[in-house]
Amino acid sequence: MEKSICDGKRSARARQQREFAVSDMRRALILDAARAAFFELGLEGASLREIARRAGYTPGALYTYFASKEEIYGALLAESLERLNASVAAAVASAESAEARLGAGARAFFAFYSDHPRDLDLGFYLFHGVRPMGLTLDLDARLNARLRDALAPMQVALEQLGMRAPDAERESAALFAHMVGLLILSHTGRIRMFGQDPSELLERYLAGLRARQA
Amino acid sequence: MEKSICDGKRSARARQQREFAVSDMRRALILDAARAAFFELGLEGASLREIARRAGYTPGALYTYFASKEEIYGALLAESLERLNASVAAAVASAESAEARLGAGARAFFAFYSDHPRDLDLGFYLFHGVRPMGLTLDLDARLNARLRDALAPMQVALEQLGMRAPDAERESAALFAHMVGLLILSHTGRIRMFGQDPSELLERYLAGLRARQA
Amino acid sequence: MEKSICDGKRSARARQQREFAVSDMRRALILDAARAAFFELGLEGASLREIARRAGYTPGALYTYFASKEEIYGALLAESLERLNASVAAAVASAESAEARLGAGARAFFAFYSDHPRDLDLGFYLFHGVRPMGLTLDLDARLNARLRDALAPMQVALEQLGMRAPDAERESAALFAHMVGLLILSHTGRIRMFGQDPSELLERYLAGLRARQA
Amino acid sequence: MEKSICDGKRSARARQQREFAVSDMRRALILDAARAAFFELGLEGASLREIARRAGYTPGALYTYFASKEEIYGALLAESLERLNASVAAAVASAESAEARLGAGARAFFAFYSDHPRDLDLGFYLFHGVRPMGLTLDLDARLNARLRDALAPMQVALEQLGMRAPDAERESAALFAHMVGLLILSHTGRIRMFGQDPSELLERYLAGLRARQA
DNA sequence: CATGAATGAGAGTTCATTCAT
DNA sequence: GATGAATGAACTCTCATTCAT
Repeated sequence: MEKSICDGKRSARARQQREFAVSDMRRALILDAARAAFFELGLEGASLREIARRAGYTPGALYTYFASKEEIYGALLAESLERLNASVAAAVASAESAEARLGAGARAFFAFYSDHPRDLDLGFYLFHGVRPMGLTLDLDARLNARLRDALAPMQVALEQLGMRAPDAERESAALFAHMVGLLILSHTGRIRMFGQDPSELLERYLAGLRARQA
Repeated sequence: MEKSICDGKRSARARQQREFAVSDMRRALILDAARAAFFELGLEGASLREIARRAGYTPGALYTYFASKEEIYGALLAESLERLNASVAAAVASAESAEARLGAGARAFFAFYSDHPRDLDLGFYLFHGVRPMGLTLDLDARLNARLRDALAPMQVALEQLGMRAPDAERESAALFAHMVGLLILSHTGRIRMFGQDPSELLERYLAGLRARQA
Repeated sequence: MEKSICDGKRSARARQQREFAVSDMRRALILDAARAAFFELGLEGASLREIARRAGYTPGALYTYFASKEEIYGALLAESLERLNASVAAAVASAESAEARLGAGARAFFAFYSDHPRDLDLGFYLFHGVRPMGLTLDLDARLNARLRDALAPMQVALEQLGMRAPDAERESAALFAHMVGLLILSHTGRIRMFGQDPSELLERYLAGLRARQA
Repeated sequence: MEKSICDGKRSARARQQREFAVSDMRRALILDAARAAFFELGLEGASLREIARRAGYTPGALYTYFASKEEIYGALLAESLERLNASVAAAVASAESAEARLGAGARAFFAFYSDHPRDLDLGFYLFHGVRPMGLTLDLDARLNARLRDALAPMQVALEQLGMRAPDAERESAALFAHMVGLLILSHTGRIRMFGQDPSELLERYLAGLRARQA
């Protein structure tokens, strides 16, 4: 009897794990559908119905996996930030000097959003407004942390180049702002009205940063 | 007799002018309502119904003054850009050197959007996407031109400081981008995570620009 | 004094006549606009606004000349029936025998609606339903009378061909029905599904009518 | 065990069938409401809101069952054509000679629309214009086919009476047109102005057809 | 005579979400 | 876990008509 109970427990735990895995997979499938919908149709076109349709579910079924549409977008943004981090980390890893890491990291960050403007939209959709809309404070904090993580390599590189910590933090914030400004202007087509190339402007900013640093 | 005819003409003209004025005032009232709705409720909450309600009209009545909801937003943005231009122009006018004008203009631009973040939202709403949504090409071109106008004083100041025209254009575009980046990060609360003060970052950027210039 | 009063009266009457004429002209102008709108856009597209726009008026102004939109359509139909009568009468007039008049009249009637299907729509729009919608009984009666007038030549021809009055009336009603059926089926594209040519079917009906008559 | 699994399957299937049946019933209920609204208020009055109201639904709920208002009308017409076919088929089935079948079919067709003039309206609403409005081409083709089906018995009867196929097709098209003309004139009250009885005119047309055939 | 403004009703449609089954 | 049904509120926009001026 004991054995069978024990077996029962073990198999119950296994089943539970299996179910978690299955659940996670389905969550991932839904997120894939959401991302595809969002990338193709933008924020307005990617309705819950459309996401459900693409995921092969009825709208109601999604509520088993996500509490709301906003939560789906939150998960999407989380995953987008993971990709961003991976991209920046990879770029930094293959650079050999601190100076190279600064440039490589910044360029990777910039390219990530420049190549996938929808990820930019996604970030702004959820980060919009003074108080984050539809995100739990907890999730918001985690997303913020991941965003900082993506920028950390540049801050570290600046310190390695001899900058003091507060200065490095300030400069990396300024670099962040500059990149975001360029991306936004590029994405909304406003930079063309100055006849400028966003990438070149980034290079110039980096050059100025190096000069200031020396 | 001649006099009375003349009076008739004059009064007809006067009436017409009065009617134009009244009509313009009512347009302005609707825009006020739209702006208020938009400022309080954001873009999603500022429905035509809500705007009409605040303006004391039935929804259909707005179509006497505006052809569509987008046109209302277009008018709102146009007027926002006028205020921006006025603000920048006033700041520049009271500065005495080219260097002072550069700083004053940039600070005025920055402060305008920093103090009225909804004007920032408004701009991005309508400028969003590669092709402007729902705006006639003509209006879009005019709005773009007014945005350039607001930035022109800084470009001129840079030239007066000895920069060649293409360089001045590039630098003013970079300044624009930097300001936009700072504003966005500030508006979405992302800059606080670096413990930075946006205004100070702007000052530092301007200082760097002056240094580069010298 | 007497003279001047008399003059006054005369000129008043003249003025009144002039005003009637002017008013009629403007009515006609509005009807032209209405007809054009209706022919181009169909019944659904020809809104009062659209008609007013084409006539160079504001919507409210039309109510000086017509009590309602329906009345405009009523006037349009009246005028359409005049053209129909003229067309049939002309065809009949240039035929020399009773038999020729029967055929010519029928063909003219048929061609009128076949060539201008919107006139057909117009008729059905207003004649629709058991009780005529939006037409005063008086106007309805007058329109009915004009429709009968358009068919009268065929009835007369049948009598001239030796048919007794009640028979001629019956046959002309049947001819009327047959033509209307062919026109409707032709206009709605339903006759093509039988691979038939409406005109040929009319000719066959007329041939049968002549045979029956002989 | 096997049995219980089997039962599970069976009950699942049974549930699905039940749900299909329930869904179909509700669709039918909505169609009933639509038909009633349409019959009472005509095409203009039978708005989606009104249909929903009568069916006891909110407007949005109807979109669970129909993709658009036009689809509702399409379904209404489809069902109307089924009733027409049934009516004609029943009449033809109980006739013993080809001649009887011709008359019975035509009379049933005529009576169907004569007794239910709204079915006539319905047909014209959706068949209106050269290209059917809002109907998928596929549905339009199917509706057309069903209309032809309803007329086929008469065409067959004509062939059985010795007419060659092309002649039978032409004559049945002409008969169709004649009936439609009579129905329209009867429905719009225009035939009364000739003091004729539509049914009697149909009988005469059929008599002529028989005579021509012999 | 004509305007410009406004009404008020209503159009079809979409949405995120809920919930019994 | 998933469905299908349904909610209820909202959406932008159009309409014929009225009326003070």
